[in-house]
Amino acid sequence: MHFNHISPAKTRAQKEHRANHILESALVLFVEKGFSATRLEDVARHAGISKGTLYLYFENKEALFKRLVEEMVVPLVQNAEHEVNAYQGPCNNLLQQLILGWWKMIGKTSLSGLPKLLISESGNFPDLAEYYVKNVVARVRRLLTTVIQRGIAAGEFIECDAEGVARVILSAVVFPVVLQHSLGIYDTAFENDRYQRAHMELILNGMVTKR
Amino acid sequence: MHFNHISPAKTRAQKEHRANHILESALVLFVEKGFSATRLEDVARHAGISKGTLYLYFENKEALFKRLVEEMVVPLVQNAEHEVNAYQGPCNNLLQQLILGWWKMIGKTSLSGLPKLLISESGNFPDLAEYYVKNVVARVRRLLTTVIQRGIAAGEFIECDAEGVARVILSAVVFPVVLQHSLGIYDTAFENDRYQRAHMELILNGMVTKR
Amino acid sequence: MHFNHISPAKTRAQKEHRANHILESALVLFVEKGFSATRLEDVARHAGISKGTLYLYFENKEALFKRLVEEMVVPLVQNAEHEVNAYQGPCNNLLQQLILGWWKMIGKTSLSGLPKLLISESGNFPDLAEYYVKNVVARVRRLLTTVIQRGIAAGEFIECDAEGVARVILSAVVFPVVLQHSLGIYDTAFENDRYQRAHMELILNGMVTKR
Amino acid sequence: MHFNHISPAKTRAQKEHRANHILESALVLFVEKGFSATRLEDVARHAGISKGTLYLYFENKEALFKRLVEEMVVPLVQNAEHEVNAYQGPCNNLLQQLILGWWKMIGKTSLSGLPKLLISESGNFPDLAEYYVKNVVARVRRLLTTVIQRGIAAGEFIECDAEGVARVILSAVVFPVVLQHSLGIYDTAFENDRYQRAHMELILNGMVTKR
DNA sequence: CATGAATGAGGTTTCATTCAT
DNA sequence: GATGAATGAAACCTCATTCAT
Repeated sequence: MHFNHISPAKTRAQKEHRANHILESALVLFVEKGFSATRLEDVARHAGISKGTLYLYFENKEALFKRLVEEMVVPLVQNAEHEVNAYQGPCNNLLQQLILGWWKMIGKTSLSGLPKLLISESGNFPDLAEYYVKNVVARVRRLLTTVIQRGIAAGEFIECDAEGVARVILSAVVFPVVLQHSLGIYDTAFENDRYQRAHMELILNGMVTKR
Repeated sequence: MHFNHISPAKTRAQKEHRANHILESALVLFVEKGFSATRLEDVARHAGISKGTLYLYFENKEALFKRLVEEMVVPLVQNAEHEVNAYQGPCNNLLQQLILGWWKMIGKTSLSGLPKLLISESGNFPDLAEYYVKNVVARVRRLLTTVIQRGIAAGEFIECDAEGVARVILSAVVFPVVLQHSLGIYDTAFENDRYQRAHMELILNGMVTKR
Repeated sequence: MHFNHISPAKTRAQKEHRANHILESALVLFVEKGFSATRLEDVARHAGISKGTLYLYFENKEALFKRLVEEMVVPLVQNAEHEVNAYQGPCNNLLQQLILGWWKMIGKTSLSGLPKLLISESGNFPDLAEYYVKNVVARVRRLLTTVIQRGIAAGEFIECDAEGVARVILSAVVFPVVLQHSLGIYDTAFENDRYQRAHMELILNGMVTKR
Repeated sequence: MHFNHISPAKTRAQKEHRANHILESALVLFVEKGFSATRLEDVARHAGISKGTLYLYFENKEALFKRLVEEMVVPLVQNAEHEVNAYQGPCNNLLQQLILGWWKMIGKTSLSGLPKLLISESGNFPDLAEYYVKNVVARVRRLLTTVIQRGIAAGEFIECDAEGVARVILSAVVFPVVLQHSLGIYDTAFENDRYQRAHMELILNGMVTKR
């Protein structure tokens, strides 16, 4: 009774933690089966709680999904932006660093399922899709475009359609992660490093033999 | 009712035609909302028939989905393979021709939704995903790899990881089509030709300035 | 096939009929157990249909309830109004006629449960309560007030607070019907005619001995 | 925690007091929403305690409801009975006194919701309804019948159906209180005193003009 | 053949009740 | 004693599938 103020603090942290745990479980299952085909009972079981407990943390199934997207990616985008702003040095290094960062922060973590999930569900959640495009997709693309423009200005890169190139590069970076959570499972394995190496070499030097 | 016995052939053809019509409707809606979230009633309404009639043409919802995938793409892959086998001339032309063909046969038709659909639903239809990977993805990739290897052998392309490069190129070709049917709707428009031009220039010449 | 135009007409009538049948069942159970405590499955069983069928006729439980109220009483009020307007003759006869009509049209039919139901549920359905007050309660009260005022003007009734008296009379008429569907079941029976006779004599002559 | 062993008496009284507080809250909400639609969490919040604490005072939701009815009215009935037995004087005064008492003890206190509540829930709680009819409704009616009979014997009231008249009077007294907690909220206001005056005048003198 | 009313299994959501703190 | 997080039974509601017309 005397130190009651401790309990709510502890509870608050626990509550936060529990909510994150549920979000992780939801992410895994939503990515695997899609939003509609995922039963809340499965999410609960996966999180080790009961069906009813879910509703102590999230208003309903849709709210659970929205929190998933809104709370898990934006911080990472901000990180990348800071990194680019602070960077001094050759742009191809920066480019490579960003791509590696993508794999480290997203591609190899549980977040890697999010792009696939958003692609799958955008038709049913237009608001969320718009939010994601605005706060993630567009920002990342702008970032990459900036880097390329900086490289052109520095004479490091040839004069090219910076945004077009940024889009091409992003496709080649994001798509494998999307496949990883979908058709990739049924395909022959292909080493990630090898893919990344081929990608970097291709975009830096092209494939045509120089005369 | 009176002259039904006269035209079994016509009936057969009509049946085929009707089935295709339903498949088209199903494709549109499955792509938009996903398999699970699409109600058969909506498919029926979209096809201009009644709910019950669907079952005269397809055993059940799942069968409808499977037929969709099995009947609509494989022929196109075969076409591409024939084209490559018959081709004589510089490989970068062939490459460009294949990419243009992709846009013409898939990217700009209703089939363009299929890759998005399969990515979304692979978790719930492993058999189908496997079938698609084996009969479409892997075959197209092999085809592209062959073209690149042919270019290398001809001294037209530099020595590179042919399969790796093929995968990178495919990502950059398929991903925009996937986006078109998902997040793309909520993004700023970007002209397709411009994207393709940036793509071709990038993979042919790279972006680094030649010393 | 030739007389297809019959089928939809027949269907329309059947549909109407079926909907009314469901409303009757819902009325019985809502009156007995209340809205919240009545399970739709019970309504369905009582109506001899399945749970799902309910939803072909009513959007949801609440809509079912609202239709119940909106479609089943207002016509009766209009009837009474016409009757009063058309009446020529002594007002105490008219009064008696109205009270008898109440018993015949409401008190002894399945509609008799509605007042009890609305009293019970008004807290949870304010809109509906307001609708009922406006379109039923207030109109009937106004009607009765008019009759009394007419009687006063004709020298038939003493000068009195017409609206107040109307409210008193209505209480004594409606309350027994409400009890009939609630506590009345557990009370000793009391003949309706006897109640009505006591009521008429009381309001006409009072209970005090004349000097 | 330290001196708990000293004041069991105080604790006993506090417990009693707390229980009554909970009962008051339950009464308010049960009347407003009905038993089924009232959540125990709301009762708890209204009483300023936690959900779990309720169960320290009442076995379950049903027990809470039953105690509500059993403990809050019977004493009032006994009071009225004593009053009638002790009374000496003209019966119309006694009648008026009883009706005024009804308004003072019930109609204007939180108990006024009980009749509405019992009417609403009698279908789901037959035992309770029976108890209430036996210990409240029937006793009050018998009391009123007695008064009327006494008035007739004294030559104060005309020869009439005493029980029938008692029932009519009770309807007109109880119904407004029931309305007050239901449809009344949505109706135009009508002054209570005015209603009571109209009521008394009507039952004493009737509405027909004396020749 | 074609229809769409009917079904009921299965999903989402609520809430009375329990119990560790 | 008091709490409120956790539970799971039971309610509402949806929709794939069937079948009489």
